[in-house]
Amino acid sequence: MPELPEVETTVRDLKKKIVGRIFLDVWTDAKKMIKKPKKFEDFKKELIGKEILDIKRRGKNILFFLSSGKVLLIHQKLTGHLLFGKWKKIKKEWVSEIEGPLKEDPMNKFLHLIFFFKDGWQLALSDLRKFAKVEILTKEELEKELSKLGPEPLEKDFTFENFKERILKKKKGKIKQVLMDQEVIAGIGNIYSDEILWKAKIHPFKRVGKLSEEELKRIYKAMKEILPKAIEVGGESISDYRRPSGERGGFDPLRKVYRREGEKCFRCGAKIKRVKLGQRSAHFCPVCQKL
DNA sequence: CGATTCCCCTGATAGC
DNA sequence: TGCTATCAGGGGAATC
Repeated sequence: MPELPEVETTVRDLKKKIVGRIFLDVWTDAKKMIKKPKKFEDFKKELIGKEILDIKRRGKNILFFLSSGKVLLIHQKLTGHLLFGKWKKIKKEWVSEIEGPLKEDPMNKFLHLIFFFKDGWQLALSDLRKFAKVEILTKEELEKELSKLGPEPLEKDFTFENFKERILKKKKGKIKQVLMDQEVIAGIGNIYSDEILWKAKIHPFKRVGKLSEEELKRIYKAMKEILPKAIEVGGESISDYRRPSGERGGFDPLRKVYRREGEKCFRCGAKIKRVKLGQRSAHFCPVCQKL
């Protein structure tokens, strides 16, 4: 599932490929994903003939800056991921003309939105669950939409003091939920919150207000280590996420707890537990991460 | 207002 | 074999 490291990987990979390209056409079979403009014809009009000037990440959002002055925003949600290549429709199915991972991975046959560029290349949104959000916004609308997001955890000026101050605003909250709260810090989801808390040896249900200064420091440090490491290896690919080339990310061998229920903790050998936390699941070591 | 629940969606998997 | 029920989950809306 694309979180900060996956979105960052996508943006970095795409930056080399699509800046300067001009939209020729757009296809979709999932109009519901396109939230703005509501009418697909209007959405198309906003893109055709426009050039991509730049691409950036903010939290888990991908932002394409267009020559019209507007911005194409894509949030991949759970199973969305952007792929760069060339596809042809053969018997109702899009088939990659590019050899390699794009062609072989059955996960990438769920293309529901394709941007066609003037030079023949394409950018496709693969999204098994069709939860992704796609919209075109003016700079003002974008500003408003992103204004609620918390700071970027990897910004150099996001110090421990900033981190502590933001986290403690939710002092009754459970630390895992607070880490995943996009208004507190932007970009962390289920996988990396589990990984950060395992590394910091903190129980996911621990109330923020009960964390000691030292424990907060461990979480901050783990966050600042795990996220860049995950970016370095191109994100995780335990389920749906792929890089724009179709390649899998390299984080899976580094994964310590997420989806390792019943397996041994790499630190102490105890069995990793999975418990429900709201609508999500939390994975942790019951021995290393005491409440 | 804050906390919780529902809902969007569909492939994989388990149970019968 | 084939049907049905359950699960995964980001985030926004609805509800308690």
